[in-house]
Amino acid sequence: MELRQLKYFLKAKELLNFTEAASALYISQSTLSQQIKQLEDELQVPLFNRIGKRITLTEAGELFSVYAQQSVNKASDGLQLLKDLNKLETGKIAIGVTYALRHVVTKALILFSSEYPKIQFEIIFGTSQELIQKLNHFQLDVILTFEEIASEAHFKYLELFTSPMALVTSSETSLKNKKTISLEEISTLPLAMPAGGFSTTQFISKAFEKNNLHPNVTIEINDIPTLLELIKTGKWHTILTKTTIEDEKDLYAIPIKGENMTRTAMLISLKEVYEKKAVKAFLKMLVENLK
Amino acid sequence: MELRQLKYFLKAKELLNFTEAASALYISQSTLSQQIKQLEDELQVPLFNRIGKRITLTEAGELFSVYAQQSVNKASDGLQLLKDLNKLETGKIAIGVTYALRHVVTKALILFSSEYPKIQFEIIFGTSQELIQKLNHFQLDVILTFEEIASEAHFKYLELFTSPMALVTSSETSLKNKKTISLEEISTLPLAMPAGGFSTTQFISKAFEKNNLHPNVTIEINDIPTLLELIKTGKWHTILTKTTIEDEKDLYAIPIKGENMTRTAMLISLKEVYEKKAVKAFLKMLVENLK
DNA sequence: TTTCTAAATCGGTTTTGTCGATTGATTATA
DNA sequence: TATAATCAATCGACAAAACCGATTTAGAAA
Repeated sequence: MELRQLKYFLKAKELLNFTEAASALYISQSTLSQQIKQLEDELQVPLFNRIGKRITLTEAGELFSVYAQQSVNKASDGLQLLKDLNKLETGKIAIGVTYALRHVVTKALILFSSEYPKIQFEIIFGTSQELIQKLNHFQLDVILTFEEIASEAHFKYLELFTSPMALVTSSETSLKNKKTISLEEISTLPLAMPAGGFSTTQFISKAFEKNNLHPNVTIEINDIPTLLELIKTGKWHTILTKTTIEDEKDLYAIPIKGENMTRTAMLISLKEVYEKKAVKAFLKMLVENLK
Repeated sequence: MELRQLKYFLKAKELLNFTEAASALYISQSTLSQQIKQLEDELQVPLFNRIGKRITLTEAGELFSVYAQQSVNKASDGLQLLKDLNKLETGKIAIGVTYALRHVVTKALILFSSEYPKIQFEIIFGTSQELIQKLNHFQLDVILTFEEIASEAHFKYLELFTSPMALVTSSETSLKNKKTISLEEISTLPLAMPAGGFSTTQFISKAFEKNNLHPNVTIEINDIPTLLELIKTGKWHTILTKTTIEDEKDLYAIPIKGENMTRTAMLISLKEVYEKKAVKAFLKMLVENLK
């Protein structure tokens, strides 16, 4: 049993397809087949069921995969530890962000990179669900998003700040004199909204439902920059957290009246995984930069 | 980085001597040197300091060894899990026992083996310290001993029963009419005692000290069966937990007066290590057999 | 100094991981 | 129903690497 074989096995488990797994591992399908077989021989139990040309995990494979993953993780944690030891001269930080919190990351990123220019970054934008899935697959070190309803036991949470939900309009708006606005008033306006996958959209549509209101949504779109372009024309309005347009000069945000009309930004990471020194330093800088 | 290399590294760390480590691993010293070097190259940091012809761990090696050990453990836990899955048809149980609790293990062993004849056993007798060291090196699954003063965080403890400290004499003794006996009376008798390494001896000599008594110890010996042979001659007495001579017909135990003159037998095992199904079954049978 | 010991290094052998091509068997398609 | 496409297993050949014994290097002991 070698780490190489465990990695092969885990990739095959993930994709449930030897050909694709082999390709993802940059080895031939023949090699993967042989190595899996060799592992099974050593363990004296099949890890995959071969049903025709399809494969599924056996019970043994399912149980074993937990330990295989942990073994692989511990080894890579050890490797990471040594890299960190090297005074942040190396290392990679993978962060997932919901678009609304874009400016929080970019500000910290610029600051951090000037102090530690050798640290690599991978910034992934996506919906909360997408990011959480990636976090669970060890593809991200940390994600920055709004609070989730279901808090999971294997996650660490750190609250950052709260931001009010707001009606977002063009700067040349007739609503400019308003300090706040009600959901009722909003339901009379033409709206362009982020698509259903975005947690903010889910959040706000529940609020409308509760108050028996039917908003006038004429556009749904899954790209926020494009959405903002549309809003700037003045023909539509949208609803976002205020923090989303922090750096947008041509847009104007009017907080929405009512309780629970705020969202909490938080950092989410995995418990019981070695936290990279570079990530720790970056998050520290990020948090301090908020003040 | 492969598990093979991690195992090599850990053995070298343990012995701090490449030649001996290689021999323990049944490989040549040349191979070990090369594999360690290769690992160091990959990690881009030396794991050992080469001070002359002596080696010591570097800080990096010290830190890395924790993860290396965990990685190796997780893999072998996974392997063990699969063996267990095989309905206790295979597997090995390694138990450490202090001699005093010999009969507890032997009784359970006989019972268990008739139900699961294919399970292998390794029974190691030793002092508490020796056994605990072996437990920490993953050479034992569980140990059966009396309570330790310092309870460690990475151990699981399960209390079994208490047994009084007792003066042990030959069955043909003039003391036979006594129901209990005081430390003072004992200090007048000729004693043969287990050697200083045994926790019972440490326990009882502290009790004598507290009461300003000086026992008349004429023999110290580090083998309990031999000690018992001597006691049977009637020329000496000794002090042991009553349970030690449970199966000895030629010996007689008189409980010692005073508070805290009992000891608690317990099972100790490692937390956060996969518990073998066979071990679990054996311990269950052992505990139920006490009732 | 000489002797001894332990790690590093060198060259050669064996093992094993890998590949491409092929086979056999199942699923999808015309 | 026949045909094409797909996927895992297998085979033989090759290259990589793990391994060994012998030798070198150098610190420690006598």
